[in-house]
Amino acid sequence: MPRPSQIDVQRKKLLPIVCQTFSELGYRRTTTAELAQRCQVRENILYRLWPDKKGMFLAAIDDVFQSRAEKWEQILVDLPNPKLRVERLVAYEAQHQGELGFYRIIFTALAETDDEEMRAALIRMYRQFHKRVSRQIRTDHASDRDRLPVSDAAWGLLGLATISNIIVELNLLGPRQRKQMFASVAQALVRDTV
Amino acid sequence: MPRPSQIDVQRKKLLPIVCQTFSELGYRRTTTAELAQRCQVRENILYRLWPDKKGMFLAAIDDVFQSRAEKWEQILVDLPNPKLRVERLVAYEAQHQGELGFYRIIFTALAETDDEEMRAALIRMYRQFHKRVSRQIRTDHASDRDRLPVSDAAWGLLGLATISNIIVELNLLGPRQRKQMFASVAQALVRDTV
DNA sequence: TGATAGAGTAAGTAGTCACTTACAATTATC
DNA sequence: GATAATTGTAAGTGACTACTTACTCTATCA
Repeated sequence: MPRPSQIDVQRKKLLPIVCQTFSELGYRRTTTAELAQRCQVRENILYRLWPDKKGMFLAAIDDVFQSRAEKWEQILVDLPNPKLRVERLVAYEAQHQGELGFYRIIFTALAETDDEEMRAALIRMYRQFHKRVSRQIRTDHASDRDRLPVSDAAWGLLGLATISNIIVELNLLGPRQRKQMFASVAQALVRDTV
Repeated sequence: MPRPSQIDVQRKKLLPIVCQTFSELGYRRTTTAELAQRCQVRENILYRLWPDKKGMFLAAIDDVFQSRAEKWEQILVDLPNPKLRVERLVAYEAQHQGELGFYRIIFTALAETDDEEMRAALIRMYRQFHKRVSRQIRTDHASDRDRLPVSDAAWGLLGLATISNIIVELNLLGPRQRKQMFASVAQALVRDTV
């Protein structure tokens, strides 16, 4: 038996480049030729790693939550005080909103929800985000009895993050205004009392 | 001078069909051939009304706010009591969220914001929505001194509407849960006191 | 009524791009 | 070192589709 397959390794190696490309160019303008060039391989190599272009895109969707969650862990690792944790994450998001361009992957996918696999990937992603955000609110505001159920507040925060990405992208508000908006809306959603 | 041009008339006549098609199929899967067929004309006729496919799509974006705003006026026309107005709109949106599929046009456009015309059309649209929502909150809660600035609350509501559309599309919550979530988050954003 | 331009028909075309195929080179196992 | 699979190279292809062209028909107004 000759040569063990390196497919998984290479998939993992190229995924960030694939992600980055889809984030920058969106789905339509990302050609398989462009992907191959950026990955410094030939096109058919990509087709050995994923069944088709859509497969590459699905892999990118699955990576969105993954990489964001890792970032969050990094931020919280040396922050034991629960009181500050949500605020810290909110501040981080307000600051770095849209920096990685991942929202573009999501918007593209959202315009293609007729496709069952797209839908499934999106559902996975949103569920993960919602669960993660809910957990954070719950553990850090454990003693408070919120008027707004934690789960609803979490959806509200996801909505806030979405519109905030849009605001950045379209320059609808200046950075300062946007951060302030983000903070005050987030507070309105998470606080039980002012 | 023979035959006055009917171009504007026809543009107006076909726009709803164009909108509907982009909403159903998204940008990629909407071919000019499909558009022509649904409009019951030949392709080149469409190209006399708009310069290219993108032009048709831009027209669709511009129509999104327009038709939504008309709907809102319709709802409010026989509702003089300010106290009920915002609540009524919120209830309407919670109920009919995503029904027209317009969100798909917006998501598609959001994935193509490198294009200056796309950006411009989106900016116009969001500005209009924000202005409209702010006005509604302000007039109907005139006497309240909100902790959350009206403008921020309006952005929050746009975010809520966005995530709510996503939730419908992906079936992330059942209808009842989603409506309840919508209501309580909206309330948290608009109320000054519980 | 006839000149003029708009409205409609039908076919075509050029370019793009996802995906394939055929083949050569490499490398881990026996 | 023979085997057999994996990895890499290079070229091609077929389908799709945005957009065009060349033409005929029709309605208006002087």
